[in-house]
Amino acid sequence: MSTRFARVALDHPLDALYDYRYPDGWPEPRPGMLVRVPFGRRESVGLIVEVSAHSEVPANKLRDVIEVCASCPPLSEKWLALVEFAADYYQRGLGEVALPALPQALRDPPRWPRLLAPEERYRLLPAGREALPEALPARAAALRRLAEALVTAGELDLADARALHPKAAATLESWRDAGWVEYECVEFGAAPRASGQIPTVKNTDDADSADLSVGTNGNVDARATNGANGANGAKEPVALHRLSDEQQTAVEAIVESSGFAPFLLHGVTGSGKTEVYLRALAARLEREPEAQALVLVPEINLTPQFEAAFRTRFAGVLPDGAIVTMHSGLAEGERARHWLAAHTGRARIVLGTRLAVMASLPHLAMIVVDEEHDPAYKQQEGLRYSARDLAVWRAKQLAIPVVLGSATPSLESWWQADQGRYTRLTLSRRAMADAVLPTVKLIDLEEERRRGRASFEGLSGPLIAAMKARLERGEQSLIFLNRRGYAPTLACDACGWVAGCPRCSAYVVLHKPERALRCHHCGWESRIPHSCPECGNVDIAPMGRGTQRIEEALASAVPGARVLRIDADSTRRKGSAQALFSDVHAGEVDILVGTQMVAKGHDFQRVSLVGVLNADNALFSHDFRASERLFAQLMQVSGRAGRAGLPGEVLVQTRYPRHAIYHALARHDYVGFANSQVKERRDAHLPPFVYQALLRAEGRTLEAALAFLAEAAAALTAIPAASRVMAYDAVPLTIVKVMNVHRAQLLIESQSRAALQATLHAWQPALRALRGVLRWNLEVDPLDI
DNA sequence: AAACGGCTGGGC
DNA sequence: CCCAGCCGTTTG
Repeated sequence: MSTRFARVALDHPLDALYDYRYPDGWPEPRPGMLVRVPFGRRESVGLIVEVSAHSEVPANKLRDVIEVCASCPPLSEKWLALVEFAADYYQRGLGEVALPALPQALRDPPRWPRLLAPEERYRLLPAGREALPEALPARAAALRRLAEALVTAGELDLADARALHPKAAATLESWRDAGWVEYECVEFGAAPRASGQIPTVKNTDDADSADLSVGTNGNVDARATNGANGANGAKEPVALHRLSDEQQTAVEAIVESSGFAPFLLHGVTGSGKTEVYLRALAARLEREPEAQALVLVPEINLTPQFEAAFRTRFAGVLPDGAIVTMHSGLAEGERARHWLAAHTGRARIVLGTRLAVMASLPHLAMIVVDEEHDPAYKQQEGLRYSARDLAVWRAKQLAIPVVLGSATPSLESWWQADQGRYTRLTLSRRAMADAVLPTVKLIDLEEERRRGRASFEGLSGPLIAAMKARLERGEQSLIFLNRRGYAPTLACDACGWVAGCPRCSAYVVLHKPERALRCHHCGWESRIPHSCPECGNVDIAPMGRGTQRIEEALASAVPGARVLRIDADSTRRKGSAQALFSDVHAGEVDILVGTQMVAKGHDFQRVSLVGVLNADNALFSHDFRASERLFAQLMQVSGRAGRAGLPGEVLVQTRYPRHAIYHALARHDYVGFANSQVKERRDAHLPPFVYQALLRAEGRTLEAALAFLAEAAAALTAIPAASRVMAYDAVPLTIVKVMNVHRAQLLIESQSRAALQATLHAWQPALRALRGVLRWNLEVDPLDI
């Protein structure tokens, strides 16, 4: 047999494939296989993209593949086409896109033989949780690492344990003898244990009896999962309410679609979009016994809620282990197992955040993107992809339905629906019989002040009164303020000094619990000074208000209320967000204060009042997407009120009560708002009516960054396709300096996506030839400009 | 990206 | 004359 050559993509910013001799007698080489190859003086893991009988590379340069990953089925042609598209569209090397999309275990050759092997793990027992922290000598660092990992995660994979401590196996066995841990060995693909409070309904025997005939025949099917709970009678049966006509229509449209079928499911908050997803998925997954579905949610905090709903609904219908999650919060071992479950077809539903859009799903039959407008779907570093856009691309590639759901669709998707490219499905009413949309009232802060009405720490009289009324009725209030920390600045009255970050061109934020000034851009921290470092004045004062300050103010403004703050600071520790949210659900909280983290998707049953502070900031932003984002955010947070039949009320404090955004909000008029925005965008030649890309440069000085961009702009003139592309002047970013690096950007745009793409492809080599700048990157379809 | 090699210039 | 630091090249 003549030698064959593997053309391999490597995780380097090199837009080239490398040829290697593939040894005879090994498993048949195929595209999609992972290989270990020599690369220069190093070794690297790469992905076979092509197999060929010839190579253009001179024989003396060719080297052999060192090892092939034979235990894991190769990635499919379709998956390779996906990463090729993403690499091409977002202007990156193929390997740079493909390899980071894989779990770490696949990029680690020592772990290859055991990828699909049974998993051995140790689970911490209550006795161990008590005893372990005390029992270890302080100097035994490796032992302590092991114990810490075990206490944090509750369980530990033997392979992971070995990485922490060379004699992990023996140590864990001795802990097992002591009754601190238990051992279990799980076949690959067997049921993962549910974590946290996620209700699992274990019932494989009963699977046949479950009625999953959903969707097309009225509401008789509405009790689908109840039957499945039979053997486990202790579990509460899931009460499936009747679908509304609108929901029914939506489900039917999705279920009966064929081929590539993009849907924009526009449903007001609380209208039961999740129910539509569940029914459509159920119908599809039942019809095709191998079919897989991908469900994307914008942020990690929403996965437990969705996972619970999906597990409950599909209990007994899909086998255990058929639903897996995929997000950055998973431990490495878990991530690999879930990924492999999807890749081998064992997982039928993958539920995850944007990174899950890259999952290998050989039998993918339907995609759902919940809250499709959410900016979190756009990756903001590395490969700056839009998970929503890639989801639509995948659906098109595979000729399957994709459902984009939102109460406030992105203008991009709305416009697609306007043009008839997406099918619009509308849910205009709340699903629960007695739930209506909340009333929205504007509190005019100017008028409050003019009339001399009492307010306290930025909380107006009417808002405080409304919270007190909720407290008396035993209902919950939610205060939304998109600014974390205690106060956004610390300033000196006497000389005008404002505390700034030494490394960034930004003010530092006062954090009271940590007693620190902190830069939200680079993480720099310092103690809070007692006097002004410029003039010595001791009366320096926090200016403005963040969530911490409001939390503090609420304690005295609404006496007796149990106040909980949820923001990036209070949820820093892994799993703590989950714990805080369950406190809210359990009714252990009267007033919830939070940033956008509390605005998204959560189904708070007892919240009947939403207060919005400080929304005005975004009204006069220079970013043309600011009003779209603000409106979506306000609609989302308003939607937290009155979901379970309590009459909901939203109070928005503002200095501009006549602003069009607030009027649209008060009327719950997304459609009117969106249509006027679309018109504005069209008139102003903004997306979605033009396609944009952004070249960002970072330099030691702003001048260096701007000079680079100027040269880059000059290089455009040599590119033919650029005649249909318009380049703006290079400008410094709003926050010019971060971590002592100066940043500037150059926006280019075109009416033609093809012309923009062609320009970018031709531009890259020219950019690489330029120098004198630390770093640069290209972003296609940027959200923040 | 990362490692290597060739060149330059400061220090002894 | 030596070697650190910079830059450009190579990696199959």
